[in-house]
Amino acid sequence: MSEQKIRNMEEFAAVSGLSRPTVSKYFNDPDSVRSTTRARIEAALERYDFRPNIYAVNQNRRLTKNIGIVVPYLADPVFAEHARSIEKLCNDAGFRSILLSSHGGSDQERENLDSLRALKPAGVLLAPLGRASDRSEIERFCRDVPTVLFDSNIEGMGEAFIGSDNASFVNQTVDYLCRSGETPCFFEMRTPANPNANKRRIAYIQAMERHGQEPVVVSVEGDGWGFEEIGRQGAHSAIAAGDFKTDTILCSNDRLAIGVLAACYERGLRVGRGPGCAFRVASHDDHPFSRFTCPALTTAAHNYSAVAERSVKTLFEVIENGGHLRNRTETLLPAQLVVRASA
Amino acid sequence: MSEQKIRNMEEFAAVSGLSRPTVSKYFNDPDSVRSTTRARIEAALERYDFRPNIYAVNQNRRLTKNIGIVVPYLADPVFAEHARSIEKLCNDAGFRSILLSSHGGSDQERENLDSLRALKPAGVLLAPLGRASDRSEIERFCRDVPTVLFDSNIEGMGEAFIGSDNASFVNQTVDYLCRSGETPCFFEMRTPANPNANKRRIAYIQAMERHGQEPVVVSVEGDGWGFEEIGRQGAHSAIAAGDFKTDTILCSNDRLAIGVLAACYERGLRVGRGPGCAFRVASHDDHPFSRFTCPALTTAAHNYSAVAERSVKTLFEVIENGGHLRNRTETLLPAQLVVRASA
DNA sequence: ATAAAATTTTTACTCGCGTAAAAAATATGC
DNA sequence: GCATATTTTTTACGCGAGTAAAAATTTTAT
Repeated sequence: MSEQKIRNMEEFAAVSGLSRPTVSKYFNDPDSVRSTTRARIEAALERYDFRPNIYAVNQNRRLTKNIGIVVPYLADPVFAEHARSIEKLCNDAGFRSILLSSHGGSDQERENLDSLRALKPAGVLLAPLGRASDRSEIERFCRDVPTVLFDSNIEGMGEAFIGSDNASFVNQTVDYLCRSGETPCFFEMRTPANPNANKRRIAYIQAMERHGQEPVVVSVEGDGWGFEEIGRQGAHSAIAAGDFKTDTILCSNDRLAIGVLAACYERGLRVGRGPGCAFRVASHDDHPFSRFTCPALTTAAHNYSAVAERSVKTLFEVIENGGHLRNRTETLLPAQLVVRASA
Repeated sequence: MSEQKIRNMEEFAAVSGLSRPTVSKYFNDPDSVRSTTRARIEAALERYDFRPNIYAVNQNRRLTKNIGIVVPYLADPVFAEHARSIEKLCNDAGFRSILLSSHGGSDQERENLDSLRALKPAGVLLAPLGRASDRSEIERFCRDVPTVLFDSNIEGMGEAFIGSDNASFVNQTVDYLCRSGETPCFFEMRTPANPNANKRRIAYIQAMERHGQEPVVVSVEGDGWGFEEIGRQGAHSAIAAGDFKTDTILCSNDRLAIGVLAACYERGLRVGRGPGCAFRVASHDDHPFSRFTCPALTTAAHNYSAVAERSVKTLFEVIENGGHLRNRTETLLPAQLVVRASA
């Protein structure tokens, strides 16, 4: 890091005593040059910090070394967690990752895709909004850019889908709740943004039937991504109306459950397994904070790292395969039950 | 959106019946061309969706229309919230924003700056890690790239700093707690990652002295960004050891408080103002979930939107001013007390 | 209608790098 | 030590746009 500033690869090649094409070759693949010349370049890199102009580099490449990551709502720690794992894997593989949040709105999702298209990414990992997504826009995007969907599936779009196995989530919680106490009532939003929510409801009903029990589904109104508040208000009215036929509430996701816990607390109702508890509450996702709710939340955990690894691995396969896979695969990863104090 | 694909500006100029330089002029400033030609271009844009290749556009520009946003830990909803507000303002102003998280580590922070430097952003909004930051690296970065710091200050770095007024946060909580019950003990990490934590401790001690009260500071061990768990374990031992001399705990930040609430719950200690409560707990930040803790957390709220607005506004001034301001300013925005059930 | 002003076109060069082809230099095997 | 294989250099063009200067055109004002 000394001497005068290097302005471009030409100058850098000069100070390292090589020709520009050789240096260019090095930056595209350090192992493609003889080890002695590689050493000379790396020695020069120590003295003059030079990096190829990424705009000039990307101008010619049909595909860049960029990978786009789109999540529906980054302020939701579940997605922050997903994004973090994925980002790390991409960076380790030598890609630059570009993280975009749709902030819960389809306008923003559309803008994100638009903006990504302009970046000519090698591939995109997309967790769509779900119900609110502009399907035709996503379809158009997937035609142009190698895309792998994760977290929430949209039938037939993208080269593959990697997500959690909602049936596995729900079966584990339902089984556990049934064998350890009263049968669970299912608590959800009536019009969930995310398609996983529907899958979970269906899985709940099936699981209850398998247990020979009557399913009870409590659906509450509410729009947007303020799930905690929706859960809190919904729980207040459901409890007041006596909608929960048993003492056990299985929430569609942890954020709703956090709202339910708040409502119970506000009503002076104790939650947990012990005597003196009015309700047991369990849920799905293993939200980063569910360890710290009062009481700590029993939930079915995403295998965050497995989802990230499979998603990234699949995207790399797509990229190596020229942007397309022979047939679209759907990978569903099982959940792991985490029993805590709430149920 | 019909007809054949346009490959570059030359072709687009042809189909709109104009010359390339004129079209180029339009894209740099739509108002710089005669309104009739502007209309012709925009009509063509409807038919053939064309966008100038951003790599070619940025290759020559010394500065791009990119703005970098760096936060220390995106999985922390407080930063997710900050990032969201800032991102929106930048996008609305016609910039592309690039959001990067340092994931709590200085290596990643260094990499982020490195990666941003390569993107030649018009400006960067940086919330540094704080204690863990590589100061000399940040200094070097700020020399090269117009940078405004936010959230946590590093003496003298960047063109300006915009953050929250920690004294205002703490004065409001301390005043409120003192006038409504026993005086608060201050609960914090011994070696906080974030410099705001130190300012808050100091402000606490001064506030207590102003009230003529003996300050009690309980500092707990713990490293990293798992504040909730650090708070939980720390609270367990502090309570067991009788470190809290009064029944009121003022936490340095909400995430610690969430841990304290969990510990109290686990010990069967009721938190709140009412009779039968063992502790009152209050805190700072207004974490998006503090509304939903049990009990809901009394806290001093960041003015998220004001921080975002001032930061972005300041950065724009820096940019318009050629990357530097005459003298570095520090803007501290006051907090707003939010009284909930916990204290 | 005409001169002056504003805008657009033409032409040509630049930016920094990828990349292809042929020539030159260097390394490797026997 | 020599033929062969490998690597590097030389040369040259392309990518997609910004931009400058001069020429041509259109608009506006008088």
